[in-house]
Amino acid sequence: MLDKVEVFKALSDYKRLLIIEMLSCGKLCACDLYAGLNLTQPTISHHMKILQQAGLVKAKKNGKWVNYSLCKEAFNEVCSFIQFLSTDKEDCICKTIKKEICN
Amino acid sequence: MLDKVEVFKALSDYKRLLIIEMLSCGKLCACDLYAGLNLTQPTISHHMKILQQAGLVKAKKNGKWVNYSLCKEAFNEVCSFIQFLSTDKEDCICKTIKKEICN
DNA sequence: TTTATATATAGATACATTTGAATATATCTA
DNA sequence: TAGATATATTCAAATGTATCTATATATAAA
Repeated sequence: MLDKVEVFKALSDYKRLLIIEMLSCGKLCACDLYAGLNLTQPTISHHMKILQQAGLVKAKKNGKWVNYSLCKEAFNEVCSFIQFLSTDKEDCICKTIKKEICN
Repeated sequence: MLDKVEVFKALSDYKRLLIIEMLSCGKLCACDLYAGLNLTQPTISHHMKILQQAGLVKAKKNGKWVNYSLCKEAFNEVCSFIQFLSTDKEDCICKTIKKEICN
């Protein structure tokens, strides 16, 4: 299960959203990402680490290169979580709170 | 249209995720939120401002109180965005990049 | 083995964020 | 009007983040 706070932190940077979009139609290596991002190599490396640790991107070493690709299931999980979070539930914590306030 | 980076920043704090869950089944005023969160009043006020500015929560003043509620449409928009972002598209920027790399 | 290339790590700097204490503002009630 | 209550704002401290330069590591090519 994804750490949702970590995932949203990973998503809350414009450059990382661009990286995700760049990976949305296949694999790319880090050096390919330079083409679309105005960042140095260590900065991209740093962003890729954050995306991997959050579970949004996977890396596969291929000789000298590293191929990055999206974990599609992770994005589905984030979507489900947002819907779950924002939807009324039977056992929602807010019901406990309201009860405490009323008693 | 929501600023997605701002939205993800708003979502990338555990206390704010709790606040959203608390609001998921109706309205609450800030003072109700103290019951479930171990934070001071100014800190909650600060979090509510961030959630509002991101477009996730709306506030309606009711005399001495402020009633906060979720903007359900905003959560749907975030979900759609995540799916769009992580899905292969005809005119994806990664296609332009790959073209540039190959030429 | 030497050199070139792809990526990662360390360290530094600038800036942003979370939080709380103190204070201000707005509204209700006596 | 005076006091009480709900919320917002200001300021400061501690911590976190994005970015760069310099350097290290790993692999491929000559």
